[in-house]
Amino acid sequence: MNDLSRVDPRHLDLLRELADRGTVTAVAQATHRTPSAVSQQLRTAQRELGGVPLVEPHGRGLRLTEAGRLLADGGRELSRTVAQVQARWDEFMGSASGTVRVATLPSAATVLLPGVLERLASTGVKLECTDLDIAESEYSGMVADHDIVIGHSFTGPVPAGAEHLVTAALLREPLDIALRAGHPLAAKPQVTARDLVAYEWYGVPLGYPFDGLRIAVETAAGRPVRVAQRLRDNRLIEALVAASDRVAVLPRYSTAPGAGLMLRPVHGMDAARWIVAILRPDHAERLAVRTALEAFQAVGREVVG
Amino acid sequence: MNDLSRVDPRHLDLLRELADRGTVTAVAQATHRTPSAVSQQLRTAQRELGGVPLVEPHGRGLRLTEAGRLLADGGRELSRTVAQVQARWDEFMGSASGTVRVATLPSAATVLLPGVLERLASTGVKLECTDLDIAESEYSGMVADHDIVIGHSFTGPVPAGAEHLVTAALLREPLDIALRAGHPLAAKPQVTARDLVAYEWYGVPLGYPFDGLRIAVETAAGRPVRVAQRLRDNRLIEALVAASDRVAVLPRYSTAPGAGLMLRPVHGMDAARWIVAILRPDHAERLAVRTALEAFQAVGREVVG
DNA sequence: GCATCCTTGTAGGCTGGCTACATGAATGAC
DNA sequence: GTCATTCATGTAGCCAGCCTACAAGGATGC
Repeated sequence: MNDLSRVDPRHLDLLRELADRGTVTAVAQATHRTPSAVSQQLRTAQRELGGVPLVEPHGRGLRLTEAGRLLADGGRELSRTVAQVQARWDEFMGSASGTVRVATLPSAATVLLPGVLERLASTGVKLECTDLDIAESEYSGMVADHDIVIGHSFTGPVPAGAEHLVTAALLREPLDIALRAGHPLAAKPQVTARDLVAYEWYGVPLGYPFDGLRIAVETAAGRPVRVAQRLRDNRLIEALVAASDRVAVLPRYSTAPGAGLMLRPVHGMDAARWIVAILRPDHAERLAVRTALEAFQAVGREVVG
Repeated sequence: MNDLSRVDPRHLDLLRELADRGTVTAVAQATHRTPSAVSQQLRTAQRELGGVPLVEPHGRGLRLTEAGRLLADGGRELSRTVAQVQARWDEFMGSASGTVRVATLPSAATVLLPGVLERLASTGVKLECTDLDIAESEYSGMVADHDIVIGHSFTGPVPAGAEHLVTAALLREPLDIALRAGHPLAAKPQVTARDLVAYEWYGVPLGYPFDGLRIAVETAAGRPVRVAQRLRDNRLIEALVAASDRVAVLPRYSTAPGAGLMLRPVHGMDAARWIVAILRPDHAERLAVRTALEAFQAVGREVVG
């Protein structure tokens, strides 16, 4: 019985992939095969493991059984081990070379990427960057196809939904109030909630995390503010703020200084977002990835310091 | 460059096997293939890793280069990880079942095997035992084809030549002096070096570890003893000792009590051998193997206690 | 009820990895 | 020095495993 259920690295890897991506079709795409091929692999894996069901139908797709999850977890450890060996090999070959795939929030990239690219220019590490607006819940999806995902978290340095993932805080970025140069409030080094409710705001769509500071201001001042527009793009908001007396919430470091704009902290409020890097444990082992991550962290420290 | 040298679990496993067994032919035998097939695998591994030589000719055979050793070490970790997953799977399937291959020193088996077999009778674990006279230097060779190798060590609980191996001390077995019942020295609870040099000895061939006690006795007494015969088999020595006034060194627990024979410790000397189990790390992960090892350890404690 | 999205099954093709056999190099006995 | 032995390796050819292409069937949501 024991001899009939021999665990095979290939099958562990398949189940890990399935656990990460959720559907046979997604796995097939990621591994450059047809769904049929993946389905057949799954069937042989099940057969070789003594016929215990590893997946079960669920809706249109399928999900892992407990047995399947067990093996998928094993697959995670396995790929981590292989990646460690790969890292040592790369090191031995004297090369932190290779391409690191980065997916990043545009605003975080504004702050960090220039410095990171400069630091990596002298190494063999190449970055392949994609900028995406990533919701906090989508991080675990992105890490399947990118080595480093740069996102933000408003609850703390560890974002939600990162159970199996490696996370690294890069930067704690305070949220400030943006004012045009020459704005009546610009004379004060800090603004208060009471100051702010006197002006109209440019906000973000309801439910967007930046909105938390607006709500905090309303709570502190005891009355709501008037939101003129609800917009997403920070550069657009900057332009609008610079052209009126309206105010907006903007992150401190990602907002271009000058250009007729000033930032002021809100007195007594310590609102901030954490810029974090999220990685799959196996990807995190690669030497090139570690090098890139260290560059991001170093630049993050520079920005704060 | 990095993309051209991707580490593959299959190749790591091959190199680990080669590191363990030393020759392509031995690997081929162990994996039920022809040497040609193994040689080809080796070549493709080398090609896929960027053409760096992993092996180099050495005498009639070949040996690993530094690069090869690096990857072989990685292969060890890999097989350990896979074995851990396999163990969890077995556990999940509710079975500590399977066959455990044991190679053991006959004298150690005499003491331990009866109890171990009894303990394992109620489980699904089967033992497949081989008895071999194993020199301390051959342990690492034996573990390739056996899950548990029982050997002895005279230097301490960890035998020499077990760098990559898991070891477990089962039993510290004192070395005593065997006398026939009714022997002049049998009246004393302990014998001294001075007592012993008065009698002829049955010894072991020069260089055999038991000879250490004889040498210690000679040193303590200040003069050599006369060795009548140099023999290997303990049962034979027992029979000869029982039939004369000659004495011999025999291990305390593995020597059958009664039958006209008595054992006496040598005063002031604490000679002993360690009965140890030696395992390959990956084999040590298997649930059935762990169960069997625990049985050996428990019986060892019983014998001493 | 229809369009969509998913998985699964079948038939057939391709290729990677194997065997069989031959060759060549290093070693050690005589 | 010669010869037998013991390794590794190269070549040709075979076969199983894995993949694709295509079709079909179940679940979901408008």
